[in-house]
Amino acid sequence: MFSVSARTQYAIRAMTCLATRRERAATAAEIAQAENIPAKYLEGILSRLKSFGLIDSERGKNGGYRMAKDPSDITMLEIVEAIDGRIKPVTCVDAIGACSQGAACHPRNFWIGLKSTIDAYLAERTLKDVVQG
Amino acid sequence: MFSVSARTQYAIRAMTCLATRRERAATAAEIAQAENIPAKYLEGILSRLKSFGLIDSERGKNGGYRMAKDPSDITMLEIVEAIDGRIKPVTCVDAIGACSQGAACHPRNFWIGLKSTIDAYLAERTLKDVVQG
DNA sequence: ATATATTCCTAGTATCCTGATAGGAATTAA
DNA sequence: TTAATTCCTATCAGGATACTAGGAATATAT
Repeated sequence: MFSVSARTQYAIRAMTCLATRRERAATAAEIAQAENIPAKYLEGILSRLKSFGLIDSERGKNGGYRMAKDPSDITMLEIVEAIDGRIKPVTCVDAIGACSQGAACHPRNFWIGLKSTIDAYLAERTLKDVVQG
Repeated sequence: MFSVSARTQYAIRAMTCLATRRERAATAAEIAQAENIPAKYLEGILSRLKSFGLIDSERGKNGGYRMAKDPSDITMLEIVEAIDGRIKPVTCVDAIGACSQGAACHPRNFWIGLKSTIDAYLAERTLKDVVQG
């Protein structure tokens, strides 16, 4: 229950890997080897992280990826949302009536509360916290 | 991300349905119709809830299901765990080294903290709270 | 007794999602 | 020009999920 996708776990590992290198760039292949991630699969994940402004990249020879911000300025919520989208236990968290039960959905506030709780936890920790264990 | 299975949502709806009837028994078919759940599918869910001691059942004519406890004595964690098992963001929450990273898994404490946060939220709310919205 | 209503049990199945691979195009540095 | 890299698109296998089917066991009512 509530298991985290491999994609997101890969993303976090990749970010921790980059965080320990600071300014030096790392190639996808290097990260893949260091963190035990399928290389080609990782490319797609890094591209996603880049489109959310969490990392930068340079193409061509001597290219690679590097952090776009300080690890203490990247929350875990940002990483998670970049990869798997917003936390959404049920479809009706965003709009009332957006589930089969319409406006008579009793558990809605319960789920909204859960979402807020999870969001808060993730937003309170930064990549720096996770790197340090 | 972190979406709740239809099974668990059905289970919660079924429980709220039974909670409003108190002692009167309801058949699976009645619950299914009232809560907009596929009848045959619901049977399996109710059987699961029963095996966890959350509801009682009687077979045969005039049989059906009823609450086994007061709704204020049933936490949402119990319902969720009955249907989809324990909250487990990653495999290594239970045992160190139980993931591909072995003992060098930096995010482990982060995930353990998340699990505790979710568990606490779910354990603090009862079925009664959810019925009341 | 018999018919009827119910839970309970076991299989099967279509569809979607996830994790992954393949092949190359675009770009950059040496 | 070559080599190394990111970037883009397509494809695919396996498993999970949400369901369906069919009936066996059980209890009540008539």
